[in-house]
Amino acid sequence: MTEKPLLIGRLAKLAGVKPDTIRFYERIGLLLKPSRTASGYRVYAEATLRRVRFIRKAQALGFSLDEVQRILSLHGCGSETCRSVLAIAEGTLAETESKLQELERFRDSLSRNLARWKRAPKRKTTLAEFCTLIESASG
Amino acid sequence: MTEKPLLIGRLAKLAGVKPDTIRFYERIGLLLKPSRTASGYRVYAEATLRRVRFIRKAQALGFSLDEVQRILSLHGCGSETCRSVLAIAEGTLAETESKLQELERFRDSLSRNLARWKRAPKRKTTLAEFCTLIESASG
DNA sequence: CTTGACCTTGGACATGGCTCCAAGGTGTAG
DNA sequence: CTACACCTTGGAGCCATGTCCAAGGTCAAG
Repeated sequence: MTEKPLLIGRLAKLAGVKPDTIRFYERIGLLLKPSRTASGYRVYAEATLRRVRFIRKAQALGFSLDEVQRILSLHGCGSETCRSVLAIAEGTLAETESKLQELERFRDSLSRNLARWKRAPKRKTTLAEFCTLIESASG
Repeated sequence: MTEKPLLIGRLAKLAGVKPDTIRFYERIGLLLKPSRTASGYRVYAEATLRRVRFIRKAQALGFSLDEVQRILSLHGCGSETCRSVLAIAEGTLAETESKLQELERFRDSLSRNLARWKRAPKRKTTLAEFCTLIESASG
């Protein structure tokens, strides 16, 4: 008895997106064209679910679909490709690090200011202090 | 002798954006309507430069213009507003923390895998391992 | 007074990333 | 056999975030 096939609707639901989104990803080449049933329904492998989830996660982390595509476009793996895997991974790592640092600085000044406001909830200067936060985060 | 006025072109250049972007921000209410010269040129205060820089920084950190607007929309500061400053700031902080954590997890698994690949540059399993990275980052 | 760099406006266009729609085929439960 | 939920396609529409354009006004330098 064969498993019941993973069709687009179930895939979408499992991945937390809409079927249209899956088709859209296929159109732009982010997902490979899946096999089809005799009647033309798309049938997906488990791996596709992981892939879609990864795409969404990467997006949430601030990567564009283009960047995700670069990261994921690693088919066939000669030593040439291995080098490029490493290059892409290293580039991604560097980007990630720098995003991380900025985000940390922002969080720190935000949380410092928040603590200060809570200790001394002055009515009058809050706006000015918020501006200070803004500036400090923008430094 | 009055300072020479900060017009849109100079503001834009100083902030690293185009004049059109400044006008766009004004249209959507992200910047207040500036004063004008007799002939209708927009004249900006220094503070606007800081504000634009903040907007860009916040965007780079992954906040949408809508979110930036919520953060910045704090005019008038009665105690009511103070509470909302705190609420917004706390919300922003929470969002930032969670972004930060995801990004950290991603960076960590990326860098672990990178190190592993470098130590043992096998030809055959790289793609599979990359998939593993993907999955681990997606967990 | 001319030239050239700047400014104004309203509106069109672009890109990324979906999201929806209409018209129709498929498949299964009752 | 009928209902109903699901699938197909191509194409249109939508939101965010700009970006460009044309026609015209302003202003300082030469």
